[in-house]
Amino acid sequence: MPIELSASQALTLWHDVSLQQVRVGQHDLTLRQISILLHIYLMPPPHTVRGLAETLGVTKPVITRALDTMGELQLVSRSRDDKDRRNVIIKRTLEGALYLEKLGDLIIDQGRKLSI
Amino acid sequence: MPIELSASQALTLWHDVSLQQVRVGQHDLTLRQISILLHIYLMPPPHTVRGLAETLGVTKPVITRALDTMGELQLVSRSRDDKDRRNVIIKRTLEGALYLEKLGDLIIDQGRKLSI
DNA sequence: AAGGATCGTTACGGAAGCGTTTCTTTTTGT
DNA sequence: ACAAAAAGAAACGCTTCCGTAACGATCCTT
Repeated sequence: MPIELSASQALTLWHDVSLQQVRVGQHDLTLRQISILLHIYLMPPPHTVRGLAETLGVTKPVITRALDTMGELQLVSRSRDDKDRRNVIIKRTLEGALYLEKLGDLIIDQGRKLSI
Repeated sequence: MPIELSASQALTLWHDVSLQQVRVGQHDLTLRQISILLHIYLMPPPHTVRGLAETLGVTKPVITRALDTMGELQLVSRSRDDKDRRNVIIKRTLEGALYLEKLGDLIIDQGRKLSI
């Protein structure tokens, strides 16, 4: 069943969640980094640098750098593809799953508070 | 009436909207800038630098810089408060309203596509 | 086996963001 | 009237991101 949002509700939801994200500011990811992270966790694997670059419409170094950053934060991990050792397979981590779980809860909570 | 979202729906919504934002990438605002913009347009005025800094939990120069950037993009405008000329009042613009209207439509569209 | 294509990374110069500190203008309190 | 306080901006050094271009490593084709 689809979610029916009014314009006001849509923007209020975005506002409230963004504000909370800024206020707690635990990791301070950019919009691109969040997109990458969500894509890795929501879309079926395997995920490669090239594939992510195409999906997001950005250059490959952008993906490499984002993975560097999020790798240090333990939100994702990388390993060579044994089938084709040119490829790098991006994998999920426990830390990343927990981070997104918290984000999901935040969105749900803010959505619950919405009234017309 | 509150919006009831499942965890999967919540993250999918965030994913889809973030992805579209990155892909079109017309303005490339940071999460903080988006928060400020939404706050200005959704919360009752007046809005000051100090007030925004407190709301977001950041320092005042962060707000000043964000307003510089978004001012150049015509998304907001600033003017001195005549009542207390130390204050700067942040105002909405047509361009900013259009930008957020598009964002609202995007969220609504993606929400509509969501299924359990 | 060799040349070319593909994949991810690194290097580079530049742009933009950050927090702290300093400064100017304006208001407030005595 | 004058010192202290407050608001916002500017200056500073630092970090991080950006896109382009160049680079090794690996695969594919012949």
